[in-house]
Amino acid sequence: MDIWKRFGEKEVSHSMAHYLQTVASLKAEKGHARVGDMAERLGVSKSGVTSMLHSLERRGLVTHEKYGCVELTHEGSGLATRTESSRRVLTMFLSEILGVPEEIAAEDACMIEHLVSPEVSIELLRLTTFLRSPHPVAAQFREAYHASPRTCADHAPGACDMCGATCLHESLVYQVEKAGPRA
Amino acid sequence: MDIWKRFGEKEVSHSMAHYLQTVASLKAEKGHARVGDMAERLGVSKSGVTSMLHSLERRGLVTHEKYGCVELTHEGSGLATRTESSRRVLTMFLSEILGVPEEIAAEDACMIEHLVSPEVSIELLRLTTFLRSPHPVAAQFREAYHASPRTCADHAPGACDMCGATCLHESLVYQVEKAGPRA
DNA sequence: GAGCTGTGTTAAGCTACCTTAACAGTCTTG
DNA sequence: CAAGACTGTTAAGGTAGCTTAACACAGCTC
Repeated sequence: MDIWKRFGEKEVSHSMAHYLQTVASLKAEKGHARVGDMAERLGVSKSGVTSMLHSLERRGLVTHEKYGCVELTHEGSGLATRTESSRRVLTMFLSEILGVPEEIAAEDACMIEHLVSPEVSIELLRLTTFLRSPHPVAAQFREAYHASPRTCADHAPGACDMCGATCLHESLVYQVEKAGPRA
Repeated sequence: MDIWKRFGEKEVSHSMAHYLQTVASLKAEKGHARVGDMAERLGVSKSGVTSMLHSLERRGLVTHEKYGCVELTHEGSGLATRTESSRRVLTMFLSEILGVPEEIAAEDACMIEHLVSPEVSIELLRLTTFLRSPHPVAAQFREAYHASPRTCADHAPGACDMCGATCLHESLVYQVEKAGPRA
């Protein structure tokens, strides 16, 4: 129990995951990752980067000598790769299968990439791969799904075993309408 | 850009979302929500609850008089409902469609419920409803998907347009294997 | 090689979220 | 209605993750 408290016990926080990914992409692009580049890319101050690097070093995810370049450890590199993979799978699923607008898909994927368990990522990848495949059932799905109803409004009472006291669809749609058009 | 920074700008944090849900469920079960009950249910100290209630009050999500019961405002109640709906949809999707073990589904849903946009929740609900429905295509899907390959290992090189430099499946599976069996 | 420029670090301070310890208010009970 | 038992609040302190300001170091340039 108290599952919700495990949020703070994740191997990396949202920030950490992004720092690691930034190191990885800078290394890939420029051959090295420096504090200033990280700060610029992350949109934080250089001192913020320095202090986060201390935390990451304490956790054994990076190595960093004063005034030197930043390197990912084996573990840090693994985490960066996994987070990156998770985000790619999520983005693909959200935009191509669910058909959510690109920008929302990208944002949601970014928010949850580090929180989704690898087990779920794997299954999400499998589902996405399958539904995008030329498999006849997948092709049929794409057609039928496109034509399927967007609400459960037409369900007879009790026909929907998913909605509880309040209709899930209505409760969610209400939120979107209230929020109005996105920036 | 700097999408990742919006994490801290969400309308509610993970903690706040759970405090709100706790108020809602205590009200539903007992007719009132008190600090002690919240502390017990959330697994935090009573002083922690008191101080969070101040934050929530400042944001206009609850009302609370000294030594009194806690009430959700209209906005707070809406947020609690939406988070709850989001979690239910996620849990259903993860366990019934993706086939992830109950416990993992519950945990992942709990971690991301407050971060998933309503747009995505709506589409997730739609997909889940469709794939669980008696619609012939949905039935075919369940069979075909069950038999579909779990890896992209058998893909010819370049056949998979999802994997980039590293195979997504391999990178994710590696993480699960490394982690070993769950507690 | 002295000084300027740019890069990086330290220091101090802020918010969020938690803790324990001590105090205050409420309620029950004899 | 007073004593004791709950219940709830305040105070002080800790970690994470940021900020700005001030300082340290590195590398040119002349």
